[in-house]
Amino acid sequence: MATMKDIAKIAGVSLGTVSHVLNGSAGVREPVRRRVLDAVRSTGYQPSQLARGLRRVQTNVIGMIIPDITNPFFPAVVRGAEDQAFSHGYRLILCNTDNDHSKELAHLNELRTYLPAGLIVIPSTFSDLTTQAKSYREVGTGVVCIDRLPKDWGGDTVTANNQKGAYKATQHLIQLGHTQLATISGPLHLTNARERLNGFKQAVKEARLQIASEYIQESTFDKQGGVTKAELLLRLIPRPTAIFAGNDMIALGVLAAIRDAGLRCPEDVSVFGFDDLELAETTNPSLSSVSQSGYHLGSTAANILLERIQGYMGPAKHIVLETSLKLRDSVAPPAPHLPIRRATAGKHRPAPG
Amino acid sequence: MATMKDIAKIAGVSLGTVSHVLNGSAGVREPVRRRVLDAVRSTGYQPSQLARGLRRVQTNVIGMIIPDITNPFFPAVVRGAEDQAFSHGYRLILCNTDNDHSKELAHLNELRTYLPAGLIVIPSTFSDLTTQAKSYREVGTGVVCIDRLPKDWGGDTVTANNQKGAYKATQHLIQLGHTQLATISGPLHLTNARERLNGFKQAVKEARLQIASEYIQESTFDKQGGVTKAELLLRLIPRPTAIFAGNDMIALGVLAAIRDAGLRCPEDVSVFGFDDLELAETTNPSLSSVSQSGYHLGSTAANILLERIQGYMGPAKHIVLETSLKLRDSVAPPAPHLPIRRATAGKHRPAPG
DNA sequence: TTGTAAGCGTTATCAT
DNA sequence: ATGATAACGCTTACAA
Repeated sequence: MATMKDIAKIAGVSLGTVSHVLNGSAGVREPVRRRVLDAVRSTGYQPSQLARGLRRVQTNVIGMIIPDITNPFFPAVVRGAEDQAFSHGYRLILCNTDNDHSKELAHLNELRTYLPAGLIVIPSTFSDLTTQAKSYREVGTGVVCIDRLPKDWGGDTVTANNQKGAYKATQHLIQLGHTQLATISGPLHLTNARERLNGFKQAVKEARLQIASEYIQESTFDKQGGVTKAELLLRLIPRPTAIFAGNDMIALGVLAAIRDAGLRCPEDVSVFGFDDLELAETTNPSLSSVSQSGYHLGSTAANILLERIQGYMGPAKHIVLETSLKLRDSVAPPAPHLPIRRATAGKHRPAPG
Repeated sequence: MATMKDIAKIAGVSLGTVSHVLNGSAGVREPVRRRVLDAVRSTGYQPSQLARGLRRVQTNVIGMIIPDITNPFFPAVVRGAEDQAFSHGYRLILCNTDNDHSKELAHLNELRTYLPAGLIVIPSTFSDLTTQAKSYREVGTGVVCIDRLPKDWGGDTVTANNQKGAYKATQHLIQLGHTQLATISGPLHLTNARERLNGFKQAVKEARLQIASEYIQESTFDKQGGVTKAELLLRLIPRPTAIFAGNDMIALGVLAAIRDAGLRCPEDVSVFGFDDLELAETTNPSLSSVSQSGYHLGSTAANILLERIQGYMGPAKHIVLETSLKLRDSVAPPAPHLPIRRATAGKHRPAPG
């Protein structure tokens, strides 16, 4: 592989001059400039990012730490970040934490030795990111936190408007005539899960509906959790006529549980998801969902980082991306032939099965 | 950030000694060793991967080049590679090419300047990887090619047994009684698409069925392609009673087209996919598919790389992963009340719509 | 405008 | 067994 020394020799100039034309760090006379550039082209020379980074105390890599690329919501986030980073000359080192904060810590510690230009992090459960990020910022490396936030996080953030999204979805169910609502939230130690639950509660409250506590369940953000909690909800009397799921994976589980209970969606129970994953339109029935753009989440984060890299020293930015409702077949008005009474009215039809 | 110099000073030894205890590159007396290790722990020292890589002419990063992380088959591949790499001390730099060979080339050229320990590549369409990889191998960097192969590729490979998988799926359809088969393959310039088509043809031939050429369609590997080609197939007379799709995304499109044509799956048309994506079990009806493990594909590739890194100089390895059939609701025997005649027998029921 | 040389944090060679 | 030192490929004062 050709090095700068080779270029210097071929072009008949010094090392410094080559560097100057490559970085525009000093004026170089046109004929000399041309000779250098010709040598670069003829050899296919590419500067060693390693040597450059070591010297500049900053590489062109951006570290990206996420829980699990296999989770269907994250690839779009990664892609958004990569596109934005790539088009500005930065590359991505990808790390999965499996929501394990010790694995996150290990990544954080090692990543630093690559002198990355910045970090984009979807914090793991019980993340200690706040402490760690301090040592990054001390050396001027930006860290932006996305999707969900660790305790006491003071830095840049990009998140979806989870509360409003959940609020709008719940409101929609209520407007359809549902009064017997239920929800299965994600793990409540995650900020996004909490915000979504808050949105649900807000809509319920505004509509002056009474929701007994059994109708609010907490789950992991996956299908199995959705199945388990939905089975529970479907056995309640009166049975909920609409379930708002904390994300689409939970909603998938709800759909399965409804089918397994011999019920129909949306005729017996409406289901609303969150994320609007690709699979939402291929489920049976297709899933109504609160749509958020993972791609935009990632690209916005990369953008903030680029601003920081270019010297922005202002206060932390907190960007909140709006969501929209994607209405599909999994929601419908409650069955009209069943008079809905207050939850306190007790049984009004036998439990299924 | 603490450097080796700091450790040396704290432990009261020379730089070389610190390096020796850290790398075990020479015997160091226990008390000295202990002093160094203590200094490392107390400072939280981590060696600069940049400096180390520059000196060793090899970093602990593995470059991974894929078409698009957003394609639902690839995240598992990346995860498999990452897990295997990570547990051996290697990190992943992820690059998306969008199947654009010039973007692939750019990544290939720049990645080299990071002195990666190896490369895992899912080649883009019309990839020139074969040429590029040569320059990597010259400096001893392994390149393993997975999923599909570029022209004249001579290096290590990990692929699924595409032909056999497609063969088994088609055979299964035939055993159910289908004789009016059709297929929508992926782009035939991709080796995996070609192999799957070959498997389909092999099964057809063995069963001595006649398939007119209109029943074999080529598509892109996505849903829209599946819709378009399926619409075409469903208008043929006689209409195929079973469609083998080149992958699950195409199959998704086929499912949609069947529904839009007012037909039912599997009653009117059976559908078989390939890949067994997660979404295969949530479609309506759930999708039968040839299951291949993306995770295994990635981890096997990383393994080969690790062997090469550890000095294996033997001939190129060609690992072929077996597939299995995942049978779900989208396939059934052909409708019994319709006597099946030879394709050459002409119309035997009016075209739909 | 161009050249010289120090130094980034390691590893590896060679003394001691 | 340990220490001194050159070198990896580049950037950046500073000198010319």
